[in-house]
Amino acid sequence: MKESITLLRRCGIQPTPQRVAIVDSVAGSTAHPTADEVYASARRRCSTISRATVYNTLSLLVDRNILRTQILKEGTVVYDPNVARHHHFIDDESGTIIDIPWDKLVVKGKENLHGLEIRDFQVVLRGRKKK
Amino acid sequence: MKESITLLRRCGIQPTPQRVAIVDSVAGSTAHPTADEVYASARRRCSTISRATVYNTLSLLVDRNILRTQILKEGTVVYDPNVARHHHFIDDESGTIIDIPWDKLVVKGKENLHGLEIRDFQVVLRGRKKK
DNA sequence: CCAGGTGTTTAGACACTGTCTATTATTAGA
DNA sequence: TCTAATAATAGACAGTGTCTAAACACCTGG
Repeated sequence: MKESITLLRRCGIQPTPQRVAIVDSVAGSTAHPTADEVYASARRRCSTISRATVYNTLSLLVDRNILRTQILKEGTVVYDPNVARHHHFIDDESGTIIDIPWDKLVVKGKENLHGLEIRDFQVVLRGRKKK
Repeated sequence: MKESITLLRRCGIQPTPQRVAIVDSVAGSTAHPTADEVYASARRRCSTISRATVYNTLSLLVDRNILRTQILKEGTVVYDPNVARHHHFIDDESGTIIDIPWDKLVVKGKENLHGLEIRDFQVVLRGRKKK
């Protein structure tokens, strides 16, 4: 129980009830929630939490490398609890974002991009999820 | 002169002064402007143009495959006059988006992504542009 | 027990992106 | 010229994200 408290403490973040509610809403899942989705979910756990606290805490978690932001949805950032390198597949119909393990895809030719110092990259795929 | 009028007519779009101003602001460049940047630029050419017209026209141009939208910037869509398949490099410092020709990079392993029907994909790279 | 300081949360204001609507202007065609 | 369709406009609206000032919680030293 309450490993979220341990997690926060380990990162030097004071574990307040609001922050715990936020961590419980995002950590350890494979979803890619928006700030507003986190807000809604955290509110179920801690009804008085404010939007500002959600944004503040999410930024904190990104700083501490518990979460990463991804630009994959129109108009909003999504938060990704998977901070290891990986690729993304986006379902056209539902907009669902699915992680693709790093070693499933290989990108060749980067060494020929002269004049560009690559810090990071990912493959973004779009299509339909078969049932 | 005014090949933008020809372009619009060829797509069955009535070439009004406003639309011409918008096409002149985006077509044939290698930039990736946001709607607001297009608005600013089009306004210099046609001072009475409204934001709504810019959004309407950009959507029209996307429908007609003159432009494509890309989700590469936080909080806003960018419009890409390059409608051929290609990859993108984003400069960390300036946020500048640079096109990478399709055949410069090869992505291997897509055939092993069972259960996913891939319609489209691209590599998104981030880093620093060397001078 | 209290005072003061640090850190946290909160509501609400604000700016920006994008959509929509009702009105006005323009155009094409008879 | 008149009519109908098309286009453009201003402004209202909703959503995302940032910021600020005020309230609150918690700790430490006196």
